[in-house]
Amino acid sequence: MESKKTTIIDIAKQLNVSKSTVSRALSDHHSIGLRTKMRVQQLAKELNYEPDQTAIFFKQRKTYLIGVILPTLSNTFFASIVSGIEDVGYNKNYTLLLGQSRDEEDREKKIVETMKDHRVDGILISMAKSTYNYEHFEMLKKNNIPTVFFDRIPQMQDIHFIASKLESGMLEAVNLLVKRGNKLIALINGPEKMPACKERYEAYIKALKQNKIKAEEKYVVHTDITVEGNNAAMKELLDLPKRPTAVIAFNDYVAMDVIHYAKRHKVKINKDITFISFANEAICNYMDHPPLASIEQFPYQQGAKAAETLLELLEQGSDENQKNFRNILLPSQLVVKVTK
Amino acid sequence: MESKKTTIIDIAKQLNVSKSTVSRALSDHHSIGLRTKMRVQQLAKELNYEPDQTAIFFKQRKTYLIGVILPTLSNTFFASIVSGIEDVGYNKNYTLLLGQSRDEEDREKKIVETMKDHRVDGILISMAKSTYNYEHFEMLKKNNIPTVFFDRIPQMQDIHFIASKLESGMLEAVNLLVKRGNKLIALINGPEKMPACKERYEAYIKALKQNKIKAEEKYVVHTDITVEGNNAAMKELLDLPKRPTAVIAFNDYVAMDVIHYAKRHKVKINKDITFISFANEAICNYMDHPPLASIEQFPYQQGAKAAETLLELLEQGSDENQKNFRNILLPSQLVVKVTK
DNA sequence: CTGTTAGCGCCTTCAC
DNA sequence: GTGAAGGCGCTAACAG
Repeated sequence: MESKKTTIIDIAKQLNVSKSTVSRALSDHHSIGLRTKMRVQQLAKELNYEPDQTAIFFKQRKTYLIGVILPTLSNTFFASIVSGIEDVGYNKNYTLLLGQSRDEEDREKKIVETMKDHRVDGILISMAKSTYNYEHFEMLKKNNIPTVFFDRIPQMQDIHFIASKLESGMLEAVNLLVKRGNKLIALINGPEKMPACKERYEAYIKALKQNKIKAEEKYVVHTDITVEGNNAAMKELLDLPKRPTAVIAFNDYVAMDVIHYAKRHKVKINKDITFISFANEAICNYMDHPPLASIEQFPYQQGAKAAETLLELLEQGSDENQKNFRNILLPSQLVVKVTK
Repeated sequence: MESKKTTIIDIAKQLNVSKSTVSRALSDHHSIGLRTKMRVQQLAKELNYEPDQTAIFFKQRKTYLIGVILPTLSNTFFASIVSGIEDVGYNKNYTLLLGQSRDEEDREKKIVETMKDHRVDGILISMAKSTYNYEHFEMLKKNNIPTVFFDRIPQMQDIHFIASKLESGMLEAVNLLVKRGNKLIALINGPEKMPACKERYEAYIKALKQNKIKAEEKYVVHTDITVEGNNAAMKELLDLPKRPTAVIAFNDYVAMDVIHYAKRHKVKINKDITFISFANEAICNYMDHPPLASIEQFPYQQGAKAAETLLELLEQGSDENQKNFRNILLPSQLVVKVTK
């Protein structure tokens, strides 16, 4: 049983050459004699030599680590994003350092700290829904750590981000609903402070306007994206003197909860009330009463794009990171799930 | 804009002390004068000093990185496991290096390689379903990298592992089915080479025997856990001259597919055929026709236990890793989902 | 109490 | 073509 790992020094000694020679031979440096090169490489194999990456990382000031911070993996939307990121990184030898904020600001901050300590080459973040203070993001900027935000973007100036453009999907959704005869279209939105919430709201208003429907505030309700919150939001709508005939939900999880709730309250899904939501999660396909349609946000592509963007930042000089801020919006697309 | 990060040397120079003094002062070493300690710590703060962990890791031969390798995050079972691992690691300052094998042996191997290169302190693995060759696991042993397997365990001697003991859950399941009058109980099992598959099979046979039901081979079918495979398996059962009155599925995803399939073929769920499966995934709760019951495998706890076990290995001497192999089986438990 | 010295494993000028 | 020496940032054994 080998007690220690072999290093270039071991090889150098056994071959009576200098460690520099070994180093060069191992990396196929041109100015090394074929003979010595062979001898070194051969012995290296015999001794089961393996370069100590931590030493190399240390010296090159590069870790090949990408920090990924997101609220939770239990949401398959984020799981897909991770896959997109991983696949892009995989080909360029980057590995993912993962941290779930659990939607808690403190945790998010600690994770950011940890990632900085680990000297990750860059960071990809989707913000916790409870994060209002951005000092940890500012810190990343100050430390010149390339950072790309995705999906849940902070309202800051001068940042790189990728998100999906919900407006087009929302418009398609409303158009479809109107075409099917709906006039009272409600929106169950997320926490008011989330930018994604604001975006949905504005897209919703705009889409209504394009369809010449006047928006009424009481048809816009909010949930904190917990089961209770979702139920409460649906209750609010059902309690309205005039119930909406269609509901657009913040995402599929919310939709599943509110559909569940509505069914328990004798609502005929997609007949009495038609549902449409965001994310187009696969699990909806297993439901007997899925929403009529869902707005696909292409999480895998979003993750991939975020990773690509970060890698570009890494390739260019470190000073460039603070210029030419990438603000990328990927299109979203309505997917009709119930065809009959 | 600070061009370079400050190091202990910068501090040492400015204070006219040696870098060792700075190093000690920073880590609150007892043998440092209060005065100098204060001065150092103060200046460190002013200069925005932050220790370079990569240097420390490099020197201490410790990275505080735990490699986590699993088939896919899109299965929420694994996502929960990750959370369990993360939470345990979080308190002891370990961070997760994540890799998804996508159930591909080659990928799994490359990921193992990468993690070794990154000098992770230890590794947690759930095997890809296609992995038959264990040389990468042997390599980990040879390199003395503490490794704990979870859920999908290779059939190797002398390894540490955590899994859930399916036998008890399976027995509960069969008991329940028998109590409800079922005699023809089928099993839709996973890929035959998976140990977890063998375990289910044996538990199934045993449970039938305890209920004095004789097992018939044709009521045991297999799926490769793809949608097509699941459907094919269900078709096999439905095509039987005498259809089973109950089906135990490999896991909830399989159950959802086969229930979906059965419904399309006019089977009344949990009436004509009663379904029970494994994992107790939350999404089942959104189905109109979930399986009658599901066997909870406590993934979060499994992840946590795996992480705890690994951390114990890390704390003890590195030689000890190859002794006292931990083989831990956590209990499973039947959860009845349809109460009426 | 504090300074000196010697690495950790590797890469990289600069000489020969 | 090869060797010697220095250094990345930090810790720790050994002196004083």
